[in-house]
Amino acid sequence: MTDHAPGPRDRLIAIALDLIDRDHPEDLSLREVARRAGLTSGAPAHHFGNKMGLLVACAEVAWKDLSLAMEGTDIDATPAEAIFHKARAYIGFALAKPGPYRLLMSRRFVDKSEFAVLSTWRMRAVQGVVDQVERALGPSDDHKFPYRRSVAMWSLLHGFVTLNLNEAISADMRDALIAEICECAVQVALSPAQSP
Amino acid sequence: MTDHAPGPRDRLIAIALDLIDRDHPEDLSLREVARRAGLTSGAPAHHFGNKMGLLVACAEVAWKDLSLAMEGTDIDATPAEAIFHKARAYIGFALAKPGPYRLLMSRRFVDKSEFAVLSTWRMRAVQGVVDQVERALGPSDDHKFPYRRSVAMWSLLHGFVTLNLNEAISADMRDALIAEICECAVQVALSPAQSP
DNA sequence: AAACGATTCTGAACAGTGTTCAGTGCAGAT
DNA sequence: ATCTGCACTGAACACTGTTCAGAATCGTTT
Repeated sequence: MTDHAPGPRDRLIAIALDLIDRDHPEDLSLREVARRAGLTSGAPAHHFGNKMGLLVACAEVAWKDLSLAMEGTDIDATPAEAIFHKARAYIGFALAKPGPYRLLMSRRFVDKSEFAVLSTWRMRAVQGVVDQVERALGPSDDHKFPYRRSVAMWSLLHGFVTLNLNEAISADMRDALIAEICECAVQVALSPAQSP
Repeated sequence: MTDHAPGPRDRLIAIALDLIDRDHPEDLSLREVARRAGLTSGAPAHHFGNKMGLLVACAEVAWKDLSLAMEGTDIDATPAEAIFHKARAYIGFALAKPGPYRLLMSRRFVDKSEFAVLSTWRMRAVQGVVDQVERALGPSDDHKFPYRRSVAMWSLLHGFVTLNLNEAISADMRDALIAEICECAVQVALSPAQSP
C-alpha cells in the first residue's frame, strides 16, 4: 500500500499548513480550509472532530520539522559550537516559519489532553538540547543544574524570536542581535554556577 | 473638574480589564463587555471604534502597571542587585497577570499605527532597564553593546514567562527556575563581551 | 451479483462573533 | 427655542465553529 494518494485527511492538513505558514494559527478558518479543499463546512469536523484536532495534526508535522532542523548540526564540534549551531537553527526556524512556530508554543492551539500525541518529536527536540548541555557541563553536585540551564537557554531563544515575531524590537539590527543571542545562549548553557 | 464620575468610556475599560485579568485577551468579547455594562452590542464601537481600540486603551493601563512594578526597586543597591530585582518584578508581574501581560506583548492586539499611543509608559519601562545595564557595563568601544545585552536580557525574561504561561515547562520547580533565570539575567546583562 | 457496513461528505441549522449605520433621545450652549 | 454634539439603540450583514440527520460512495463479505 503506497501513499501517493494523499487521502482527504492529509489533504486538509496540507491546506491548513499552507494557510498557517503565512498567517496566524488563530486566524485559521475551518470553513476556509474546507472551501479550498472543495468541501462543505462540516467536512473537517468529520476528520478532526474539532478545530483543535486539525491544529494538533498540523503541530505534529511542525514539531518534526523543528526537530529535524536542529538535528542537522555536525557531530565534530566543541560543545559550545554545537549549542551555538542549535541555537541558530532554532532561531532560523522560528523566524522563517512564524505560523508553525507559534502553533508549537501556544497552549491555546494544543490542549493538555492532546499534548501526549506530540510527545515523540517534541521530546526528541527538547532532549537533544538537554543532553548536549548535560554533556558540556559535565558532572555536578546539583543534578538539576543542567536542566535549569537548558530551560534558561530555551527561554532566551524563545523570548528573542517571540519579541521579533511581535515586532517588539526593531528589525534593522536583527543579524547582530541573532549573533549576540546565540553567544549568550552558549554562555547561559555552559558557564558554571556562580557562588552567591 | 474631578474624576469621581468614571464616565462610560472608563467604565468599559474597567470591565474589559477585569475580563482580561482572568482570560486571554483574544477571548474578550465586545458584546460581553457591553452586556456587563448594561449596553447593547454597538455601544463599544462608538467609544473605541474597534475591538483593537478597546484593547489599546487597556494596554495603556497595563503598561503603566508593569512600569511602576519595575520602578519600585531601591536605589541603594549594586547594579547586579538592581537588575536582579527588576527581573524578579518583571517575572512576578507577568505570572500574576497573564492576560494583561499577553496584551502588552502581542502585536495582534495593538496595531503598529496605534503603537505610538503607548510609547510613554512603554518607553519608560524599557529605558529604565537599558539605562541600568548601560550604567553597570560602563563605557565600551561598541556603543550598541549595552543595547544588545538589554535585548538579550529581555528575551530571557520574556521567554521564561511565556513558556510558563503556555505550560511548556512544568510548574513544580518554578521557584528554583525563577531564581536561576534572574541570576542568568544578571549574568547576561553584565558580563563583558567575550573575545571570539 | 447482492447485501452489508464503514467511510466520507452534504446541507441546513444554531449560537456566537465584530462591524456598520440610520435614527433616537438628551444634555448643554447659543 | 434652536442648534449641536454625545451616547446609545437596534437591526442588519458577513463571518465563525459546532452539531447532526441523512445521502452518497466504496470495499468487503456473503
